[in-house]
Amino acid sequence: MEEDDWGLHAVVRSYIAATNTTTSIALPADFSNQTCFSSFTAGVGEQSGNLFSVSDPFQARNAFDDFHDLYKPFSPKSLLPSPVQTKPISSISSSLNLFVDPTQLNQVQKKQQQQPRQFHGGSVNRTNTATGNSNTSRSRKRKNQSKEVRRVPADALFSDIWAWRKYGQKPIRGSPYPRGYYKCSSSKGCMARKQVERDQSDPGMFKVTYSAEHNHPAPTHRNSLAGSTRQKPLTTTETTTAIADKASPSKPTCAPSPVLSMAQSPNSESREEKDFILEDGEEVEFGVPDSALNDDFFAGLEEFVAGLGAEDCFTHPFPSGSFGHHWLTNNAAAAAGSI
DNA sequence: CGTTTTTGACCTGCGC
DNA sequence: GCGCAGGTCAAAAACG
Repeated sequence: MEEDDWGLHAVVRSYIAATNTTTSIALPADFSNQTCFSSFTAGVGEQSGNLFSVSDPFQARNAFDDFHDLYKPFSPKSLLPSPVQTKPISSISSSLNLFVDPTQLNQVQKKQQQQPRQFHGGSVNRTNTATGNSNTSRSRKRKNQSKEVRRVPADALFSDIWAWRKYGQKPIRGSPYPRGYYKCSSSKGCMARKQVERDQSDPGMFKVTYSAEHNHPAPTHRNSLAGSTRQKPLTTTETTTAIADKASPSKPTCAPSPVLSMAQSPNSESREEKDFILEDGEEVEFGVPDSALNDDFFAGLEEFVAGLGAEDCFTHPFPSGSFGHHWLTNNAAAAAGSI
């Protein structure tokens, strides 16, 4: 079956390529608060440290230090705009505030500048009934659609604060890698979508295209964990699943994301949305509670990292209950599913 | 039971 | 108008 061959091998190829090319990925200097930490762990979960090249146990610590330095500035007390942010970002994309490719961005912007955001899709009939969208006609696709394209490292794919549900995957002409389609699953009426596609030129990077905005605050917890760690028998889809599993910290190899723990911690119930303002005045929702960013948080984090020791620290399971690894699991699996 | 992923089918936009 | 490619739907299966 061509499709199977295409999809399966594309997945395999892409994954292999990623593991071979991302071994030296370092924490990007502009990691956002939501992304950097889980990338710290998600990448670990995916490759047992490969993404961070933790051949030297100290690098784990260094990675943490980097993270700490990078993360702190996003604390509400000292929030600074991401230095690499090349354009005002919307609340959708702020959760993945990194590695903006100006070229790609410009291309998209040129194409869709000043155009109203619209949605589009397959069947109008199905859409109107299935989504309950009162907008009688789903908007056209590829036309007048506002998008924002970002390039993110593989590990950052797993660190989105939003809950995404994969609703499709398509082979893309000219690209050896399939493109995954994701919807925001935090709110039923939310039209936010993102597409994840491995970058041809740099398989270690992914192109994430955001469209539409979330019409709700950042989630404080996931609605459900069911299905988030889906595992299938070794069939034609096994590779995809296996990749997802590799990326999934729910398997006993990885540490979950503290960022996610923020969302699921008891305190998260009372957390408040934070609208941060960039230098240009653009408001950015970070959706991270103050409490999650204080020194205690980092102290606990340091303890965690230190406790992992010189052994392959990332193979140690996380103390259950400390972090919301399920969420990361889901995001990792979801993201990897499109890899 | 509620949620997710997978995947084939369907629909639409776009280029010719 | 036609064909292609992209984007979405929704049923089925899996998971906690």
